Amino acid sequence: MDEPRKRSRPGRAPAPAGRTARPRQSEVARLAGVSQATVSLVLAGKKQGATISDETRQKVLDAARSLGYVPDPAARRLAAARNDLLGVFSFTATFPTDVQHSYYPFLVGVEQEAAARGYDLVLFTGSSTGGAGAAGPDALSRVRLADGCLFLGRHAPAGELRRLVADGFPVVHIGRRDELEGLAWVGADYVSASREVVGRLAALGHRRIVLIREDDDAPASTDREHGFLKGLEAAGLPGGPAAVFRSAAPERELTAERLRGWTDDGVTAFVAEETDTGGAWRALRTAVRDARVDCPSEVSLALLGSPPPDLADGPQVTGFDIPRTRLGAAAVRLLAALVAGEEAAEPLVSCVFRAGATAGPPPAP
Amino acid sequence: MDEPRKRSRPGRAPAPAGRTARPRQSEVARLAGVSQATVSLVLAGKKQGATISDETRQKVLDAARSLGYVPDPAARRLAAARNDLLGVFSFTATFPTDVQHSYYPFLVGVEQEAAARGYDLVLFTGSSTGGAGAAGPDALSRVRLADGCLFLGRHAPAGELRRLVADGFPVVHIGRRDELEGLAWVGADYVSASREVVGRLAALGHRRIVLIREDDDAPASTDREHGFLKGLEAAGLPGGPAAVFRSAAPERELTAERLRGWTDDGVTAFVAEETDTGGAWRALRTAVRDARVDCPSEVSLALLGSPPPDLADGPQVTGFDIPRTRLGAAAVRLLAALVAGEEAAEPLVSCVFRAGATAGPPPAP
DNA sequence: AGGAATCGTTAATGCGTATTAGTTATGCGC
DNA sequence: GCGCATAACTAATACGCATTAACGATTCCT
Repeated sequence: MDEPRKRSRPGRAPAPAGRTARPRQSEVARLAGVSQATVSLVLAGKKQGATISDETRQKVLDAARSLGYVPDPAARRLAAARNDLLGVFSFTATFPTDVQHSYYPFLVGVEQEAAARGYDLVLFTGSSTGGAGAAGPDALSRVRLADGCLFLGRHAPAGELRRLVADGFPVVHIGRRDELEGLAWVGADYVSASREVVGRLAALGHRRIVLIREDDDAPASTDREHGFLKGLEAAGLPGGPAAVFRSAAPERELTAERLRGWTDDGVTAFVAEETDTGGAWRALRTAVRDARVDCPSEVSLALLGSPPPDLADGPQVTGFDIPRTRLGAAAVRLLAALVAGEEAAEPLVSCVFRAGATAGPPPAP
Repeated sequence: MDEPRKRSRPGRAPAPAGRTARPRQSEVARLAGVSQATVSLVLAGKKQGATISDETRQKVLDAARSLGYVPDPAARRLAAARNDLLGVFSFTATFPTDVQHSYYPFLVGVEQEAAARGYDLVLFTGSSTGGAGAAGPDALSRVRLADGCLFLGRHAPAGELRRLVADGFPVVHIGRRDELEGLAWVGADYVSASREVVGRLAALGHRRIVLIREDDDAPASTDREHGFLKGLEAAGLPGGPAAVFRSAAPERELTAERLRGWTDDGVTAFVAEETDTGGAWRALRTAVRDARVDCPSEVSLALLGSPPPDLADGPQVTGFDIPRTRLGAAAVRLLAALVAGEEAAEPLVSCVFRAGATAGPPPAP
């Protein structure tokens, strides 16, 4: 005879008054007249260990239903040595006051893919405030509570990241990040996308195309230039340093005069890289307007990415879209693979060409 | 002598190659030369059981840090403790493809407040896709992994919610929801806000004001009407059924004629309730336009909420803003209190009056 | 000086479930 | 009728952590 149900282990926080204890497998077992293990086996429902008689199975199922049994996820996860949690860590707030600055598009994909794979997400509210985790050197160590973790933005401290990677903790970075040996990441395929844009322009009849880029060397910039040059080459067009202009105020500013010079010289199309400020694109638009050349009848313009929000109105810009949602999903897929101990897959996600209205055939000579 | 680390319990999924398992308290203990219990005591950090020497405490902390120890949430939870995780559950996708339909404004507040209190967030990717969780009767049971859970939207199945509440699991619903006995919730104080709007109109000199509402009885509608009537009463203005118009197409539609009837009868201001469709406000604007009365010179208009996004341009509408971000924060505060076993606090968050330009003094008689 | 009170730590136990190694029934062949 | 495989369960154990009773070592008191 065992004590009824009054289990009041001392020291245990007193259960909130009036709280009906949830039924456990052991209670289902008692009601069904079998052992707890049997209940577990039946409820696991695996077709594999089918060594349970139909009669017993039914008794257990009935008992479980009548008691309203629900498994305790904590216990389940503890016993299974996994918790079906994927972390999401962004150095800045994940939900900044301004949606524009948020990772929302990524999160859409992350949530979808995570849900599809049965994972829940842990948002580490790190960094932003020093709440309880403070900003110690082990600030990132809480992420280990998940089975693996996604990092957004390039602000994650390299040292800590390296540590996680070295420990074999599954980590995926959204955005190219290959200076960190062994870090898995997913990124947009700027090379191919840029190359395609050039290809489209060439197909329209353009023979001389110039890339306007800013004067820094982020991977995103380098990739685009690389793709641009490959595109020229593939189309049999003149490449070389003359096809690329690094604008740098004030010495090498993109002025209307300079633009005129190019068009007079036979250049019929311009391509600008996308950056977070949209600097190159802004400069290009301004120069075109000041030079009083019409787009797209006199010059064609294309942007290697999407225009900044404040320039988003007006006719659609020829260029490509970065599939952030798909990137988020790809990141989760990759992370799930790492968690499962598989090898990393293809990290590049292709961008989608956007025809737009700022490019057309070159003017007749 | 115990086996080194090769713990390969049969049946357990083999750890991914090369992956160092997360450190456990027992490993921290070994490194620090103490027992697992001591580690637990030290890491619990309770000032209460201060029966640990500073020297030992330091050894343990160092060991934990150097191993990157992080407690297993499932184990913690199982041992009837807390794990500093708050759940966020929305029946629809938390990050829908369209930001407009998302809970973003709430999440901003939720994240801020959670971070400030040292909680991380678990996003339960429920329902939306049938991924792994399917739609069983225990769909909500996963939330029990967290210390408590926030529910967004009124789609959370009442049965499951009731179950969680009955079991004493801390739950907070964002948005009024008092048909469910014992469910904690936070909501906007529509009564006070509506009352204030009426007060402002009265202060401007309006003596007859009519409320245009839709024909349903959601709490949000009832609250607004209640506040509206209280406002009239406080200002000593005529209330009663005549002051409220339930528009219901087609029998009782809000037509220009009807509007004219009111203005001819001395009504100088109209107030519409906000709904998700914005129906009442749309009808009111249309009627005013068709009746060719000018706003605000001839009639004053106010909206008990914010205009729908597609009507957001033009002059600002007199009314009030629902402080979604603050609501999110308030929800977290309440949830934290419940988790701590305290009693629920004030669930209402006040709205902010928005002066706008659609209301002014009544025309001279 | 002998016993009590105190301090610092550890051994032991439980949380609820999954898994596996038994342990009984039952049926079978010879 | 006696092993022996098979079926149907159950006992035992581990998961990682929190909690507490118990214990050895000091220090304190009278």
